Amino acid sequence: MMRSSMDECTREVLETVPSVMRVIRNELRKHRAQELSVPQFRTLNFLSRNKGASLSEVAEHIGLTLPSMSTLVDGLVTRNFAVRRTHPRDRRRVTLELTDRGHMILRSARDATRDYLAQKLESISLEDRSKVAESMRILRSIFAERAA
Amino acid sequence: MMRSSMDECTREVLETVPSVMRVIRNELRKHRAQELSVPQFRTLNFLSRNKGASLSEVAEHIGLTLPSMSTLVDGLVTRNFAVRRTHPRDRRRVTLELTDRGHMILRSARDATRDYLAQKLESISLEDRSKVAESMRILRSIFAERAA
DNA sequence: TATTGTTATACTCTATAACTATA
DNA sequence: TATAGTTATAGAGTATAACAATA
Repeated sequence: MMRSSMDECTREVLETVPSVMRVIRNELRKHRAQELSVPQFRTLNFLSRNKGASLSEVAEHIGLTLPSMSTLVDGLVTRNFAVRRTHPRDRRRVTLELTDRGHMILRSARDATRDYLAQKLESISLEDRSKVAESMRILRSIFAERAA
Repeated sequence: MMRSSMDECTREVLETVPSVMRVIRNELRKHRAQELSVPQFRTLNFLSRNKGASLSEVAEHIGLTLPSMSTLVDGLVTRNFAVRRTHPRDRRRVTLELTDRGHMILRSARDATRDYLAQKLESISLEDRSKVAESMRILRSIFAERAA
């Protein structure tokens, strides 16, 4: 009984998450103007809410290794979406911050993707939407990224 | 009111799905014995339930282009997880089928990943689990892959 | 001609290993 | 020595374009 509800849930998650993920990725990619990969998008998003975060902090939250995140950030800095600064007290650390342009790009990528998702979600009931939103919160509480 | 429930839902989906996706991918990768990428895993899964599917059918379901799927399948065939056959009536078509080894690999990858997910899901209530499972079904009904 | 699939090629993302700079 | 980050290098995954075979 417990067992079967568990199996059902894992099966559904394994089936659905990759599928939705691909849709999100493709949608983001369509709006080529922004030129953002999903992890870049998430990084901008994180930085917009965590101004001055260090590279390690971002890497941990997004779930990338430090070298990978360093490279990813390169791409953001090169295109002037973010700036690297040296931490005032610990000169080993890098603090990251969005530029105005970064904020704009984030907003437009987010809007485009949200619009698309919102359009998809319009076909389900209000009740189902709140169910989905709640389930997302539940999942996030379990799968929140920790140190790799 | 409608609007805000929509925004909340899209925000949650955009935040959560990539995060859970990364956990799944990393988990699958940990069990290196299987050497399966997420799309390969999904492909084996699809073929186990759709014996004799054509390359196009699989590509459409997984959400890859035909060339990409062709390459992916190469990897499965080379390692003897699947076989390519020619369709008896239309020699342009390829029909795909798992080998015994493919079934075994799929089962062991699935078990390992399921066990991991199941362990994670143990920390939430039975009620929450069924909520999550239902939400997955709802999302799948909206995001089911169609022709690219 | 239209359809199904493959091959050629290139690019993005990511990891591990080795390194630099600061603490 | 330990920590924060970067650079070098390599491999996986995917796309687009060009091609081959069959209908």
